Parts: sequence; structure tokens; C-alpha cells
Amino acid sequence: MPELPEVEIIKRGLEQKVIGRTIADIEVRAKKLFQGEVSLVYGSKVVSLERKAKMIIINLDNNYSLLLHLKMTGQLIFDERPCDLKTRVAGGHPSKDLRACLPNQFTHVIFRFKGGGILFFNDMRKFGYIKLYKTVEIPDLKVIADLGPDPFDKALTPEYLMSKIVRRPKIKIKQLIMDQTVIAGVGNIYADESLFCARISPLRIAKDVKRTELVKWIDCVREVLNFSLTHGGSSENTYVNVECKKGEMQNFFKVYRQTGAPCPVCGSKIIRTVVGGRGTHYCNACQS
DNA sequence: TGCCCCCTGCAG
DNA sequence: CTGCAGGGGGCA
Repeated sequence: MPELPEVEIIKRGLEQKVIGRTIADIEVRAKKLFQGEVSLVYGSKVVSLERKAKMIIINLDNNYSLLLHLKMTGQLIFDERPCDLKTRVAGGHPSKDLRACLPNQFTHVIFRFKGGGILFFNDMRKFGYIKLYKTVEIPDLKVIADLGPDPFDKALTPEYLMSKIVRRPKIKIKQLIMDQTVIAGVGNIYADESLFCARISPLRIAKDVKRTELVKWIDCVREVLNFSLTHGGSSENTYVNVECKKGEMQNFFKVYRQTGAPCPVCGSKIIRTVVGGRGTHYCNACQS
């Protein structure tokens, strides 16, 4: 579900809530979604958070780190209530905002903090995960080490993209920009929206995309991601922030899931097709 | 490089 | 009922 803006918003929200708090208890309801020995985490304090592509890393003060991926439907919800660590019963009722998120049959992992505060990991489709590693191991994990630059990183240049394209002469531009080893954090929504912004068809063979178009696309992807960040991310489906609030970006989609609707630029109908097994939306008149 | 799959819910 | 869903690993 969440792509770069949504994960970034969750990460920023979590920073405000959990940095400096001590993890007293972890309740793992779905074993599959938590890999590692929970007791290694008990008594450790959260020192910092990082986002890498669509992953969140929670660094602890005992030389361990938690690596989280929300995949399609993961949610991280923070509840300020105090909690009895023996009975695992929270005091009082969740706030009105949280009620829609807490806890439900999709709550698979629950962190309880010393002195109060509960973090819920919900995931309807159970694709997400939390994994415990030694902090020093994180940079060498394949899923981290292989990542391309963040879209806002100055290392993302047309020359860099062209260097990636050379090795894969048949790849379509949309598949290229969704490859996390090329660019970290762009998923289906922002691939479609950024390509529309740059007037590049998602079906174009990447090697046929001109340098000037790549320059435009880099501007566009940054613009689209920033726009989404300022509008709270996309909540077309299950995305909510740590306070269980939806974003508004879905109200501003120009092509994504707008099949049959008029193109906001030229009025012709938005088309849906499939690229790399993913629903792909574009304007055949504006994008070539 | 393309397809299947993990899992569950929802729209048509 | 079928098809679809924003991720991405594993397989041929």
C-alpha cells in the first residue's frame, strides 16, 4: 500500500511518538510477521528512525534495529494510553480517531512502552513484516544495500538513469522507475502520476526516452511526491497515518485509477492497461 | 524478463 | 461470481 510519501509520513509521525520511549513488551499475534527474538528488544529505548525506500528502520539503544515493511496494507498506529504490562490491558478507551484502527483482527504485533503508549502493527493482507537485526547488519542486507537513490537524492540524474537503462535495453520506462534498485520508493501510484506529469507514456521502451524527458521526469517525480507529502499521502485504500487519519492525495490523482475519466489536460479518456503485471493509467493523447 | 504467489476484501 | 488491489520475493 504505502509508497514513499505515506511511509515518510508514518516515519515522521512515529518519531514524534516513540523516540526516547522504552519498549517494555511485544505481543506477537501472527508469528509470521515478526522475525526475531522479542526478548532481545525488551528494555531497549528507541533512539532514531530512518526510512529507506518504503521501509522503516527503528534503531534501539542496545545495538539492535527493527526493520519494518508495510507492503500493501500495513498500518502503524500509535495509542497514547497507559497499559498494564502484566495483563496487557490498556487503561480507558482509545481516542475517537483511533477507534477505527484499534485493535482488530488485523492487528498482528503490539508494542507496549514503559510508562504508557502502545504501537499497533495492523496488516489486512499479512504481506508486511517486522524483522529484528543487529544495527550493524542493516546496511548490508540485500534489501537495503541494493536500493537505488532516493528520488530527492542529488544522485538521481538523467545520466544515472541512462546508466541503468543501458543494461536493460528492453525494459519499459514504468518498470524501470518502479524498480527499487534503480530508484528507492516509487510505486505504482507515483509512477503513473509522475509519468503523466512528464508526458511520457508508461509503455515507452526506456532506452527510447530522451535525456530532456528524463530531466523532466525527475522534476515531476519530486513535484508529485512533495505534493502528496503536503496532502497527507494517498488513502485510496487502507493507508492511514500513525494517528489513524487518512490522507487527501487520492482526491488529486490525474490518471491513477481514473480509467474512463477525462484527462485533466486534454479531455480525452484516461486508459487503463497492464505493465509489468500492474494496473497502469495514462492519457494516450498527452503521453507518448 | 515474465509469471505466480503470499492474503484478504471489495467493486462490479 | 470474477477480477482487482499501492509490494516484492522466488521461480522457470
